[in-house]
Amino acid sequence: MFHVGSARSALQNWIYAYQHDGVFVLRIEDTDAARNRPEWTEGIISALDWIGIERGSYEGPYFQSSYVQDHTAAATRLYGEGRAYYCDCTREDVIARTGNQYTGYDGFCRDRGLGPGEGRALRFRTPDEGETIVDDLVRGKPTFENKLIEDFVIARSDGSPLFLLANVVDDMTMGITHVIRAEEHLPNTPKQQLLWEALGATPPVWAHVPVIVNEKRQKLSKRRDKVALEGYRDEGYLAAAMKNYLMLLGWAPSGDREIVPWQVILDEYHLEEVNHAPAFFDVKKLRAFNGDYIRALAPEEFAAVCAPWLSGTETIPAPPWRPEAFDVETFTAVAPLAQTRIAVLAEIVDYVDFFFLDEPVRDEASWAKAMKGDAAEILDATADAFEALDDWSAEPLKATLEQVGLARELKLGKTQAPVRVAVTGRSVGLPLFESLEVLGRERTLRRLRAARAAL
RNA sequence: GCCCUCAUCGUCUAGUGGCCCAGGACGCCGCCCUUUCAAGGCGGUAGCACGGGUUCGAAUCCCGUUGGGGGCACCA
Repeated sequence: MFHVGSARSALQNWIYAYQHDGVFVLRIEDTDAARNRPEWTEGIISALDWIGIERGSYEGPYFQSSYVQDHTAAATRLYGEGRAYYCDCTREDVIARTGNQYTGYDGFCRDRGLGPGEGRALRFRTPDEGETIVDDLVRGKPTFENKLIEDFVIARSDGSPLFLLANVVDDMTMGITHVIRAEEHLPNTPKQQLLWEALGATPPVWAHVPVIVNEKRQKLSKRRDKVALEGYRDEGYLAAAMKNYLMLLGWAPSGDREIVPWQVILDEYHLEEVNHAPAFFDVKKLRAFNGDYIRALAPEEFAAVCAPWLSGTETIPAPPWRPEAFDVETFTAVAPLAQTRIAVLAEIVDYVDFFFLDEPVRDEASWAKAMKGDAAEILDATADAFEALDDWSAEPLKATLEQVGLARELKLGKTQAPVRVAVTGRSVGLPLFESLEVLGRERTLRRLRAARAAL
């Protein structure tokens, strides 16, 4: 699962590197063995690929877990220099000492001189005085009082290093110059910066971008929100639309425009200009963007891009028709009619299914609405008139149905309803006569009479 | 509770002291077009959180209030 927020961060990092002739580095932070699976890496790489961060255009992936010896060496060094100390307190111990709620480590073991051993974690000794100023591209200079920063754990009691330390060590050895990430990491930053300094190096440039929130203004979470990039991809959101939308969260290109070529974003996007407030991930607007992108496709492109939903893939469900029943020619003939009607590619299936299904679906609400009143007569009259038609094409079909309606003083809008439902199964769909032309006389008549018989 | 941080239409934003009785987009509502539904065209709805300053002048600067967000793991 690749979080849309991660996708945004990745894009921001990639763009920054692009604009500054830098290199985007992909590092898999897998120091917690219990919560990581090697096969997830492929998912991350293909998700990045989808949004245009293609393999080969960046460095990596590097695996943090393969640098543990460096991390532990740093931990040992910090301990040796008195910058870290061992601690055998449990969380419960701390709570018992400080009150009913855990509000950070209380420094109990600071001067106990404990050595390494069973159940002892290594904590970094934060300075008692002074302040740590984070130099941040988007937020300015957030300042933290050192005495308020707790002595945080840098290695577990089994000796394995933790994220904060591992991260700093890897950034140092890999020559990372810029760390661009979500705002949720801001409180960690003074801790990491202290580590950089303790290890005798100059911290990188930081940039903390506001998080993306849901309608309740909470950080998007895997549990309650739809955040998987793959999920959007499988619904038929175009990568270009997704990228464009993601970059528009907290930022806008010059002029009164929103939908812009990627190159414009590459040219104009500046991290420093990103809004400081969290932005709501509005799927409705994403949909609108996607519809725009779909309509902008050339007919052949549109037909091509629909393919996965017409046959199904590992992650996209197969359409309701038998695979042999699908006919590319038929599809390409009607695809342009569907192009202006769908906002996500998955919707293509319901628009064209009646061409490939032996019997059209039967949408009950549509039947209830259309198959009443004069429906039986209209169906009969239409079937007869259509059967007698010489030229089976849209215009004559339309004229014929108009005649059927005229005899009953009905407008075309009314007359077409039962015919549409009989043939397509639904009251809403592609332009009817064009569809009938492609469907053919035989199948059209059969469906008209079947519906009539079913009344 | 503590620390950090943020604040323009419902939403995403433009706006960096006068061009703004605030512009665009999504949404929503009308109308037009129309074989359904879309698309398209036209129009409308709606906002500078509040209170003090500073200034000839404030959405833009300062202070406070209120409200929102993030964090406070032997997770990352």
